[in-house]
Amino acid sequence: MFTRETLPAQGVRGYVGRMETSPQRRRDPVQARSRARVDTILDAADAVFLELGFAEATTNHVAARAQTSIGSLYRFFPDKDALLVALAERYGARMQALASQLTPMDPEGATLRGLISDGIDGFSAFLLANPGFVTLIHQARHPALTAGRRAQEGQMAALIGGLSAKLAPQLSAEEVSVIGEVAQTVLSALQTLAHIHDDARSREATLAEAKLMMTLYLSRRLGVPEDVPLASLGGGDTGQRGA
Amino acid sequence: MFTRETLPAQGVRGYVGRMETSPQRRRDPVQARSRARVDTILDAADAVFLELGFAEATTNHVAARAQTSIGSLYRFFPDKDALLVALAERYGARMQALASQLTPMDPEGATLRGLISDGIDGFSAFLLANPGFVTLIHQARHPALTAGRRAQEGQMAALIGGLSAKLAPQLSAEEVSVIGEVAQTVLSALQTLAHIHDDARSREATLAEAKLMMTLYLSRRLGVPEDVPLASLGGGDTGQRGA
DNA sequence: GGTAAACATGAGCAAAAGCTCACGTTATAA
DNA sequence: TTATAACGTGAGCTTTTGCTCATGTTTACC
Repeated sequence: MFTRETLPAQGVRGYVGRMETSPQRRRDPVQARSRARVDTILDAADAVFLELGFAEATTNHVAARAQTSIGSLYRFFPDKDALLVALAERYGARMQALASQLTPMDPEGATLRGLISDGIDGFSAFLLANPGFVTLIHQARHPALTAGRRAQEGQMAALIGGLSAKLAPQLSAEEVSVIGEVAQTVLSALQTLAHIHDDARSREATLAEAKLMMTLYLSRRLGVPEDVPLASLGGGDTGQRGA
Repeated sequence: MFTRETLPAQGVRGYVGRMETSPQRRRDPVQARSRARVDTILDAADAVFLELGFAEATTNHVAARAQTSIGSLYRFFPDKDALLVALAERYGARMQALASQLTPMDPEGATLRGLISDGIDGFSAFLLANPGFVTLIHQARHPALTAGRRAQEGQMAALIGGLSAKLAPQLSAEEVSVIGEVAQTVLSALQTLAHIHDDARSREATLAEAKLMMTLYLSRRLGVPEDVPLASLGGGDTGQRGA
């Protein structure tokens, strides 16, 4: 006979109802085998949530799609919500990578319009490659996500807020915050709208409107002309030349 | 003994699984008593969906909140989705009333900025009085709603599209459609954002940004100045003077 | 007032979904 | 080689939830 595995300290008690506590992994994978399995499960969850929506999807669906047993799923994810949280974390990392990738080489040579256009195109390409992310955005209000959301979706707002603060130092912190929130909301909504359409033509048409709207708004709100290289403006420093 | 009620023609068969067909009322109420009950149930559904979200809410929750029996609920609503559909219809009617109320007395005397400001304020007041509507908007992608959605949420898009076509007759039908869709999406998203905040101050701050953004966008896109009375423009006819 | 419909009730059924656990397999380390 | 821990499995248990239906009450109409 073999020894029974000692359960992790964090109170996995008998079955007394839904677990309402920490939606974390029940047990972190340590071998390469299981690490790959966790990734496979997340991929499956992503696909299933996209197809059925989070509410309709079941853990058994996900396990089946991942070609693994339901027991393996529950070994690493305490409940269905944990799948959502883990997915959000994974997308958060990808978003971070996208953000740094979209930071232009020569920010001072770029115009406001150019920055916005590149940003929207970049995010659109990201959505095209990660269709499940739209589903995740749609679930942003899920209670399990409220904690991690700041680090994920608010990232875009922070990026825009940072840009705003640099280009328009006269704005108060509160104004900057509102502008970032508003811009992030509009971008998210219009990207979602754009990617509802399957054909590239109407998607591009919607994205063009998004670019126009954001350019007009930020130009006015930050007091920055649309088509003038940011370097030639007297305002603030737009690049991080130092450390 | 009393005669068993003859079941309505539309196939209410034995219990062979979930009903996947028409999410309509199983039986329309004919007496005042039951008509009031249907309203009470809808009010309860509205409140419960707002509190728990549609996915988490159960029909038993709704019945309990309405202080009625689960049987009565199912007498008038074939399934949970039907509650959502009925709610959407009820809000659709209210939205229609709002739309006609927001149609200004003197459209030609108004400026573009004024029209937008009044529209946003009016819709904001509507959301304040109907907090459940936000939840409904969030469920807009629910399969059961796709049919009725056009008549409900698209109403705003149609309104804006109509305005666009009048003020800028040079635009193609497709352009008008995109503009309406985009404007409606942005307005909906920003109103939702505004009403997440409980305090009136930050709500107003967000709405001010929404007004600015919409004014800039529509002004540029339609080629109409922001602060000039629409009557003084050479363009199209802005009022329906005739029948 | 009598009768037939409409209306109302709630215990409880059937299915679905979340999740467990006893058992079996693979990797690791001594 | 062998002991131990990590990993993997899936039948099936428990709970939830959508929904029914046998029974009882109110309203409408003659």
